[in-house]
Amino acid sequence: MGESEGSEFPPKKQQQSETADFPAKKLARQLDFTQGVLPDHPQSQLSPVVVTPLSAQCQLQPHPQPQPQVVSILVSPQQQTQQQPAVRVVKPESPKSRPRPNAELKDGTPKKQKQCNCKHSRCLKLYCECFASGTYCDGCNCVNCYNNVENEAARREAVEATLERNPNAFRPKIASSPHGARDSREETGEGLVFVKHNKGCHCKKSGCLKKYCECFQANILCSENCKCMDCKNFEGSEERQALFHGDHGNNMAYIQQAANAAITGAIGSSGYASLPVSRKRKGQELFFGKTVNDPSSHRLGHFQQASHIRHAALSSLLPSNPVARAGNTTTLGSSKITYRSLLADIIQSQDLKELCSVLVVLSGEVAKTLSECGPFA
DNA sequence: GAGTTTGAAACT
DNA sequence: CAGTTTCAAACTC
Repeated sequence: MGESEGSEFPPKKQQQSETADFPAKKLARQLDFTQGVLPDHPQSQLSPVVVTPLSAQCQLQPHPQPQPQVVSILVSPQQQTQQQPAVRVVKPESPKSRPRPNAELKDGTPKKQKQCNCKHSRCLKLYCECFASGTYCDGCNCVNCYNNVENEAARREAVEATLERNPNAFRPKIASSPHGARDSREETGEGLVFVKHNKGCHCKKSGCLKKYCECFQANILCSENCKCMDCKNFEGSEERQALFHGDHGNNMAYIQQAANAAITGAIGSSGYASLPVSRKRKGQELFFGKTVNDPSSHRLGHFQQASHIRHAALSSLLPSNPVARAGNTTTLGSSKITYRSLLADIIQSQDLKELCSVLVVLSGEVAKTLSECGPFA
């Protein structure tokens, strides 16, 4: 389309001298750096960092934050009263808050805060990991960065614009399920946290087994929220287990190779975009007499998957649970692989008891913390 | 390190 | 809301 310079770009951006070298295109919802409040909320008296009836430990830390991150973002009073009484966003280890490989030591130990490499977004869009996570850029490799204290006004505008598009933009994508809705689980070194992606992913080609997939990146299973195609990121998935199970568990090269093999094989055998669900779930859908292209079938598949996830997640806590194995071997059909919990070789019954105790205590602590920080669900 | 692929975000 | 474009991370070579 014709992107004649100057015509569609609001002249008001001239206020910021650094914008001179910013690509004068796109950004149809261009930020107005000259104003401090949203037009929609002229009454809002927003301070640069609005925060939130939060307790002391919930204060904004521009950079860096320990995890869980505590992020404050701008919201209008209207939004505050509507659905986000507390603007604070406690991020679990969301995909975009985890240190990337280049931010780690060779042994995988996180060394420093993630650093973005934005070039065209001024770090004022959700493309920017720093901005998305509610933090200022600090030591990043970005170009023409506005996500810093010096450009707080612009940043504030961007936050408002982003919130205008999506009031949940700065809320954690990966949410735990504190009310018992255990749709997935995050396998951490410390234990299991039942979480799922709020919006769900929309992956098409990655099989949800690469870090392109936000669910996979967050180390969680895809859920009924996802609209992904040919998903292999579900409990009991052969391909997924190939990534995490066995002696190759720490071999990233093997993991990636296995993922590629799984993805390539899936595409090669069933064709790209053939099925929105995996072979396992295809079998389930056939069992239910649903057609693949039926959108409701897709949803059903995910719903069934989610149900399976819940079952399997709980089953995984019981390494020798015969139901878990029988169920999976059945659904896997002709597969020679017998499903075993990923933790089967790790957790002993005594460990399980201890784990349950820890979880009980932890849930109490979480509930306490949530009550202190205010509701944000 | 350059180029490609991928999918979320932004935009139309 | 669906389709397209933009963007930056992930990935490959």
